[in-house]
Amino acid sequence: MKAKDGDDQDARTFTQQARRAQIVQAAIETVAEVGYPNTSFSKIAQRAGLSSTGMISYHFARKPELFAEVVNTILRAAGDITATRMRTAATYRAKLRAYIESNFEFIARHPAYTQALVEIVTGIRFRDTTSLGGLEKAVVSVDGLTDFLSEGRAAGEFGRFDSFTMAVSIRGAIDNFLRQHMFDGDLDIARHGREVADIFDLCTRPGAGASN
Amino acid sequence: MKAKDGDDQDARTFTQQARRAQIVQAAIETVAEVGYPNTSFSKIAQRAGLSSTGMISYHFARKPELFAEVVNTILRAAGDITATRMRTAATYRAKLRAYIESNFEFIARHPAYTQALVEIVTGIRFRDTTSLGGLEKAVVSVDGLTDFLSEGRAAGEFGRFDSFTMAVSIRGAIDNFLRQHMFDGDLDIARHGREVADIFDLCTRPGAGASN
Amino acid sequence: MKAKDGDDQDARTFTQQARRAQIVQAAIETVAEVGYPNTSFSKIAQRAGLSSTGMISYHFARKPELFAEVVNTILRAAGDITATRMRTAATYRAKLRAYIESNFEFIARHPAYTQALVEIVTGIRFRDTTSLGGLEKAVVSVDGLTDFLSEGRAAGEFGRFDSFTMAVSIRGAIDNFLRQHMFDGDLDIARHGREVADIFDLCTRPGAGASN
Amino acid sequence: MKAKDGDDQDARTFTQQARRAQIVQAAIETVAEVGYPNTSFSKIAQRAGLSSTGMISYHFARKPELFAEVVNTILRAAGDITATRMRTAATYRAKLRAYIESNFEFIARHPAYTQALVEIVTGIRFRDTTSLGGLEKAVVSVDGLTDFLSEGRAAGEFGRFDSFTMAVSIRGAIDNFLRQHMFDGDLDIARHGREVADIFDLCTRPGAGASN
DNA sequence: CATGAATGAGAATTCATTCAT
DNA sequence: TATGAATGAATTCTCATTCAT
Repeated sequence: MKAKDGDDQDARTFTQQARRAQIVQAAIETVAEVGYPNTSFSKIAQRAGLSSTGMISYHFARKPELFAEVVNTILRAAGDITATRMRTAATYRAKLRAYIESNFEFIARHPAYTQALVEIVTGIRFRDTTSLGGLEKAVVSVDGLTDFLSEGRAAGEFGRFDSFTMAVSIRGAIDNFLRQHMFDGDLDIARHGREVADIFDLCTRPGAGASN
Repeated sequence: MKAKDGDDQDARTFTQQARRAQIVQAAIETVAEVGYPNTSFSKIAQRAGLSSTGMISYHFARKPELFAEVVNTILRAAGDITATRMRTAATYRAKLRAYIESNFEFIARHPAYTQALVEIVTGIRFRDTTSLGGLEKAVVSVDGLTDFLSEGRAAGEFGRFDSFTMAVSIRGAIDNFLRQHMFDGDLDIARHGREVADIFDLCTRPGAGASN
Repeated sequence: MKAKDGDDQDARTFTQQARRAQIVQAAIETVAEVGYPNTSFSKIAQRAGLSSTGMISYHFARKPELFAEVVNTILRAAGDITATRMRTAATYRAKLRAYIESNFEFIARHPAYTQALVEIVTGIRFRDTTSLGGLEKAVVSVDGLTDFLSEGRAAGEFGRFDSFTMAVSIRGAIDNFLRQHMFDGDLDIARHGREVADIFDLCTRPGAGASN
Repeated sequence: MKAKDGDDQDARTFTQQARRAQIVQAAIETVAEVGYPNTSFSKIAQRAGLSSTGMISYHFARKPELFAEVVNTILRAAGDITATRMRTAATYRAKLRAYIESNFEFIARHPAYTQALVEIVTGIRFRDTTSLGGLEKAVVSVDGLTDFLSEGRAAGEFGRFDSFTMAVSIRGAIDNFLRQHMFDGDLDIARHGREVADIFDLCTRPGAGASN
């Protein structure tokens, strides 16, 4: 939610944004299908029905710019679902459950997005200079979740634990389900979402503390 | 043109394995340094001190075969540490803690292996026909951990939870620390290992139910 | 689709010529800055403040047509200075000095034109079918200078020499100073102009002849 | 078949250099035919009978490296002729004549080299960072000629003139004949060589001053 | 076994030009 | 006229793989 978005929107025409969206969509699907390392402009162009890769270069100055938008698009979609569900929850404990379960909901509703994200997040070299320009940091970041847990602990709703460690664990548990889901599409995602929420509900209970 | 079968066979096998190990080692380091998508045969050959990429093709029929061995090597190294530490633990609860902490120990001791694994695991397309041939399944698999948790529950040491869900969560928490570590090398790995062990020690306690 | 021929013709011609001049000017500056091989329509359009390269294609049927006008423009500018200076000189000898020195004056006053010309003259393939259509001949031509020298010799002001050879030498000396100037901008152009004029004043003296 | 390291080194170098020479030769011919800006790897490869441009990249790390060798090759060939002819001349005046005439001899004997050099010299952007790496300086340089003229003047064989200015003029006269020759192949090169030598023999005479 | 030359496909990107609006 | 989207060929360069020696 950057103010810079507004400028971007002004600068680009409607047609341009439509094309960009189309390309981004094709890129997501391609990554989801063949994997990030195997995703080339020509495959994306083919899927998008473009006549040449030049069309992609026309709309995106460079490869990282395209994938930055891809990641942005995915994160925005995921963030929308999560934020909405969390807002309607009253307590921190309920919000945590909403966070976890809505992430699983996103997996179920946007499998291609999910797959693409997993591919890109770790497929892109983290310290790569030609990379997403800080965006990969946003992807891996658990800052928001960490802060949320800290707030909840300050409010007395959670037990004793290190917020960062817990945040990494929660996020990792969710992401690992993405991967499992990529293998075994038969997983009951909603059920597993509830179970994971149960697990972390359990170990964040007030009174329960890291006893060592 | 083989001259003598007996001796030659052994000698060749030995030499071959030495070369293969050398190449695999160079591949791991290369992947850890420049990332999987940027890893090429020529970079590996260069690091291995080979004069030609043909040498790699000679020892590994195809690119996936090399990376299969790479992943195998890493998993074996990780498994060695984990298995040893678990064996010395008496109870299931202690074994679980040993499993988690020894995984963090592996991260600390073999950072290159760790990075390479993370890169490859998701960098390689899972359903790719030209892929690792089932090996990627081994990488993502939590079967062993799931079985272990089920046994522990049967033995009455753990509480009520779905073994698979818990296994995925544990494994995911660990793996996410790998990723975080790739960003922020200053993490106190041993401490976080203990904390993660604390977290899952807490929510696997007997008496604690997932039914909240 | 022309509506009214008379007025429209004039109006269009004027506007067109203004645009063409603008584009030509931008092309000259671009060539001078980045070199002929690196000069693209988009760079020219950008410098000219045009929103699209289509604008260039609209005004110039093909790339060579644009560069033909570029060269024409430069030669005209150079010719203006040279012709004016020569006209005010009384004798052939003075005119020759005026020719040489005014060429250096042009270098000093229009460095971009100078650079662009050097770039284009030899950058463009002479026998190229997609080329300037005879214009490159004009650039390299020393016909005018040759004729001038012949006239001067007929008038008895010059010594014995082959007019064409001398013309090529004089022109070459001047052009080579352009190149040197592109490397070393610190050259005292006016001084070198005088010195070159001295040199050729010396060897065109009447009485002095090729004695071998 | 390794005999001694030295031999191997030489053998390998020899093979490589043979290919490199072949590619350089094809590059020279291509530049001479279609011009520097129109010279692409694929055209060179085609002329050299290579199956792909990859072969060129295999032998030359980058495009500028190839053209550096091209220029080097040409300059070496020209330098060989010139140096030999100058050595056999006794006086500075005779050496100057030898220099000029041998340059024309080179034009006659290696027309493709000549054309290619003219193309590259000015076709390449002088201040281009991706350029020949200082080699273009060598091409344009008149340092050697300047020094030679200074020595000759110190020895009392030449008259009063600025050595640098004279060097630039001589070199420019020669180079301009290259260009003229590219247009009109019917020029009598040897004759023009003698005439140019006459011209500069005249204006470098001792006693003759630049002070007109 | 090892080398390194060779191959051809494929990568991203830029280009001049066309065309509908 | 002017715009900007679209096209498709061309660019340099990298890649995994093959093969003769």
